[in-house]
Amino acid sequence: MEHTYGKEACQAKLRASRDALEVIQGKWRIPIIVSLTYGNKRFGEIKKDIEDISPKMLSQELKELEMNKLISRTLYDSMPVTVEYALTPLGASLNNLLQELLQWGIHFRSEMTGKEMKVPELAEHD
Amino acid sequence: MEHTYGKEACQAKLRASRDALEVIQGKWRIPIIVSLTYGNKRFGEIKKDIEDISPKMLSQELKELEMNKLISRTLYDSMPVTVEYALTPLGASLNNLLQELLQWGIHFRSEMTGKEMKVPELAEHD
DNA sequence: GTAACTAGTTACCTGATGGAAACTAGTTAC
DNA sequence: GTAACTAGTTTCCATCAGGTAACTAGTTAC
Repeated sequence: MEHTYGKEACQAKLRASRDALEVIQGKWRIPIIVSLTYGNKRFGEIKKDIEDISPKMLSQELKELEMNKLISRTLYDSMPVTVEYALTPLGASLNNLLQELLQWGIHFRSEMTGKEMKVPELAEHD
Repeated sequence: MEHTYGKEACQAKLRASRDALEVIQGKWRIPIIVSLTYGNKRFGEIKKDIEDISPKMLSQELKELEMNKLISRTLYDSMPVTVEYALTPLGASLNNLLQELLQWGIHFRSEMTGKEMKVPELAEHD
């Protein structure tokens, strides 16, 4: 069958997916955003949420997210100096995408744990 | 305010997001899946869609996607040997996520290009 | 024999990703 | 002075994602 009629549409989608991926790609960005959907947080609080992130990576990724205007950084001149990170409207606009991602993550895990137990004799290759 | 009540929920979401990301992370997996939403395709056809992918990466990522049961591979013993790749139901279940990803990619791009121009009241959005 | 089609594989290389640990800096407490 | 709290930064290092180019293999055509 020809799917040539969908060629430009396909190319447009490929471009859009790349635009989005460029911003949210990486091991830590989505986790950081998920953490911030639970309220504004300080550096140390995000670090507590995402237990295995190093301060270097957290700092680096927060900067990237701030540059892309997904989060905001507010410095409070309180006694030991605190910094609050928050989602911007643009960051918050990831909400639907995040919901789908999380739902699919759960779906995928249940599919895998349910199906991995099944008959392995059909395996064609290893 | 306190977000301690959401602590376990946050951790659950972080786990789900990691599960999902593990599978779809990378430069090429989403593009490959997007390409396959436009119909079953052969190796060379996907390569034509995603112009700058190398045969090595395409082969490698197709294998990963097949292992994770997102796509299927069918060998046809025709004259120059053709192979058809298709989304499995699990791969197709990414549809909602993809839609949100694409929509957000477009939204993000328009936000960025719109705001960089510094004409907020004129460039409302198209 | 050579070339071209199919669908890849292999070897080699580079630059980005990410981790560990030590260090900075300002303030409070002792 | 030392320690502990905040929020990072810096350096050094290893791994890995990804790119390039050449090569395999089976068939058709010349």
